[in-house]
Amino acid sequence: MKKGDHLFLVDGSGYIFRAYHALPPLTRKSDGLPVGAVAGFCNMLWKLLREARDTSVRDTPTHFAVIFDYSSHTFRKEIYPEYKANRSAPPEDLIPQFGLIRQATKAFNLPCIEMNGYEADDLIATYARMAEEAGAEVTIISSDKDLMQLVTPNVSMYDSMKDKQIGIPDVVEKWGVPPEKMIDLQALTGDSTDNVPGIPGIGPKTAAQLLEEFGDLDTLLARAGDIKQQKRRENIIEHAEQARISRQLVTLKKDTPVEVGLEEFGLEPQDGKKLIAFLKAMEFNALTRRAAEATGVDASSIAPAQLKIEAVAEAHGPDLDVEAGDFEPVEIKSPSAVSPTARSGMENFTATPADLVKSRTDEALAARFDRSAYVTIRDVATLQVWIDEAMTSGIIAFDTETNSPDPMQADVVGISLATRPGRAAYIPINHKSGDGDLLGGGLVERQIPEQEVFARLKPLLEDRSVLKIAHGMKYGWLIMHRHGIDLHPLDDTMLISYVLDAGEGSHSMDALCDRWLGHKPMAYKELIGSGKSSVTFDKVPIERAAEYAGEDADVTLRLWRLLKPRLAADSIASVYERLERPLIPVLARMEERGISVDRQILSRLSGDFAQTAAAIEDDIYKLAGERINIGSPKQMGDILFGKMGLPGGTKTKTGQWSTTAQLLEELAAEGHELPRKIVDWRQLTKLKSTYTDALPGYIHPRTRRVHTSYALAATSTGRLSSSEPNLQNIPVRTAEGRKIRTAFIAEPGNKLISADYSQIELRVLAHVAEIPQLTQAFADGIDIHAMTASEMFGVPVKDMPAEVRRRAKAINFGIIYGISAFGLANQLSIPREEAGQYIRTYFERFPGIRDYMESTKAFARQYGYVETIFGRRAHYPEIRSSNPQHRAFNERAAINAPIQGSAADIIRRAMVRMESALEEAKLSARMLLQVHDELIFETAEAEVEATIPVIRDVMENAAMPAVSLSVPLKVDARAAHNWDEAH
DNA sequence: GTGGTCTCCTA
DNA sequence: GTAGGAGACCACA
Repeated sequence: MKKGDHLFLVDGSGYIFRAYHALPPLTRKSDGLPVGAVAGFCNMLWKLLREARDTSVRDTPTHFAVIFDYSSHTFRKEIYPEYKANRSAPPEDLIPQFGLIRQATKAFNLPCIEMNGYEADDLIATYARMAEEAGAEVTIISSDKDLMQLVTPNVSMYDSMKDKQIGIPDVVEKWGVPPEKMIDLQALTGDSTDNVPGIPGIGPKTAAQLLEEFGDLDTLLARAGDIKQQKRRENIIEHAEQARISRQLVTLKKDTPVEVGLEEFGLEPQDGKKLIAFLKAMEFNALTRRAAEATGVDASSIAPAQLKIEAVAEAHGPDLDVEAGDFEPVEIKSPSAVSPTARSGMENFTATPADLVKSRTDEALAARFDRSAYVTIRDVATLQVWIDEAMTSGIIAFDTETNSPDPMQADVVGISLATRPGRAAYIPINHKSGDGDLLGGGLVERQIPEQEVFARLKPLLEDRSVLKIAHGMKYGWLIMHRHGIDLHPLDDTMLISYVLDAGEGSHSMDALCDRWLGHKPMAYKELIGSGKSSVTFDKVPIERAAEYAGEDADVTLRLWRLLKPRLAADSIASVYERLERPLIPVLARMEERGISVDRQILSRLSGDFAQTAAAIEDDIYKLAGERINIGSPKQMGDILFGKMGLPGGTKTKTGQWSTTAQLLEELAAEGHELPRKIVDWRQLTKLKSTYTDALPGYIHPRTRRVHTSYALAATSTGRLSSSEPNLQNIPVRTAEGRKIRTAFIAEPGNKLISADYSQIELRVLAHVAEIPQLTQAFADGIDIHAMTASEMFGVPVKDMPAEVRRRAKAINFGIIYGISAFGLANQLSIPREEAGQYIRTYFERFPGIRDYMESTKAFARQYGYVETIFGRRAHYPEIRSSNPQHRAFNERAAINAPIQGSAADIIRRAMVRMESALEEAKLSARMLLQVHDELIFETAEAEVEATIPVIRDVMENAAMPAVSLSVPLKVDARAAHNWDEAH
């Protein structure tokens, strides 16, 4: 480097944080990867480099480098351990951008400089000095005041966001001192963001005034006694040493032993292919175009880069090795063979997981578990040490141990924590001595009182800068909420696993631990025993409980370290961020609210059902000629098809007579009396045992309401499931069954509102398969099954026979289910040949549907998964099975999953937005239940009219803005005192 | 007591 | 033909 050269030094790390907060959030269109800061960074580089070729602009670079922080562990920590100790974890949607910005730097063919143990600022200071000594000009691209001490006549700064040059006069104007006194000024004022102490009570104005008067810090400290203001004098004398340490901290190191010399920074020509490959991968279309124009490269001939998206040191602390992944541009041989979307580059994407994931997998498998190392916290002082540790690290995994799997009933027995792999603790709270009398024995000694534990934990668990991690967070959230704690922000390893691997097996902690960490954790059963001899967790000895619970927290933390980076690497972070994580508190509140169920109505119905069933029972014994067990399909089949010799009997796969309702109905239609009676008896006993007898047992003793439990990670498609009790299968089909719904009621003065999507799955099908007739029919609001019938059979929609419409309806459902001639024939009770003919006719009329089904199958075969319109994946690892039946089953499931799953995603989006929408409209409606395409609310009677339009609006627009559907969504909503009338 | 099978309730 | 949960029966331990 020589006189006349001009070195540009970009403060990359500073830029990331500033851009993140200053620029509007932006995500990659195809998958929601957050890229706002990356976009700002690329635009800035583009602008700086474009001007480099523009000779009319004076300040053009000849040399260029982008400088990054390497890790949070630097020599300043040795001087002052608290330095930057207050820094919180970066926001979740910033983390993947650290790595991306390094890759952007490489894509622009610029040196990417970082160095272990030093901050970016020290490298910048060193390079600026070297360049200035060589006679060159330097421009530092940053507006950070920490760098202003470097400004000289030859070194200036440039604020790229405000497009403002910062020279000596600008520093004086802003801070009241010249650049060379900035160090002393900062030593006096300190810096709260970096935890530099300074002197209390002295801000920039006072500091500038003092330096003006005394000249420099040393003189000031030496003559502090001369200061007139008493308080200020005392402060300066008392904190003089603190100011000296602060000066050491803010002084940038100009002699960093840099490994890369200035000669390496000479500006190289742009590598158009590499730059375009990166910009295309980011989906920065405007910039891609401009880059193509400027470099003369045909953008369509370059494949989007297959990026390794990594979180780096700023996000995870000093223990993680950092390397920004590099890539080589790939030219497309026949551009037409590649789909225009960014997903075209996926083939290798799934086959080469990010190095970070690889290294973390290796790390996880190599790690050992040592249960004896876990700490038992039995006093407040120790508890506070762990809380402080978590506050500092910004991350904590926890697990709650209770005496019941029902979070609405459970008492907390203990809480375990983990702050890093292998470092875990257990707080016993309510352990009881097991050998007590019938009352169960007293509280074990030396446990911190429950109230004290929660009071201490509350500030940590509610701190925005500390990420709380649990496996199955909804349970923990509910437990904490019952203790007045609003848990946030949070991560759930079960849901991360679910988003990554739905369809690839269990997401239980034990299974994931075995699969990913190669370790079988202590079994719960081993601890509490089984059957009669089992005990509740509060009877487990604290020593054993600590090992078990500590391990759970430890495992959770390790799984998080391993799985979380895969979200970005697999580019489905937005599914987790928008469809899973925000739903945790929403569902938890729904469960907590419960729904009112009228015990009297159910009890009366039980009596009615029992009476009718008993009468039928007598008839059956007479018809059968013996008192067999009607509830036993085995015995019933022997009577019907053996003893009585009825025709049409088929065997199940275990060789027993099949006695399904459908078969019995057919026999009944032929005039056989017994099958009819059996069907009626089964219906009544089913309603009685599953609903009217079982539901009252779920009424909570305190709330007097029924609280179901929703599973977020139970289905392969993205649907929720409901259990204990399952409120997603309350009868509706028959008049008898519907009576059960009248027992689900609103509180006095309130109404239930039921709002359900009309034909949402067929609408999704019309959208994804792009079927013009379907899209048009939905736009026009026509009866979709009648339209289908009309297209297929040539019958006019007006005065269509019910049977014709019924068949079309069955076919429409069949399509959604991945139709087969066998299944359709079964459904319609017609010959398989006839069903096959229907399907052929359907495909002739709607060829787009066959194309959709074929391409979905092909996609699933190639990648092993399919995707919803929001990017959720459902995996079908066995779709390549050599067993034709098995394979066909997987194909049908793969065809169904994008449709069912997209509908599930839509209602999830509606649910995530619903509470704030109601709140904004100042409405008090509470969301209680979800039944796949229906939401149930309870609200004050007076607000019903105002509430329905708000609910409808949120639901009908739930896909926007992520996806603009080609068909409108329609929601029907009604209010009534009970669920039957509201539906 | 546990687990598999059959049946039936929902979207 | 898709996705679930649950009760009853029954063979096995």
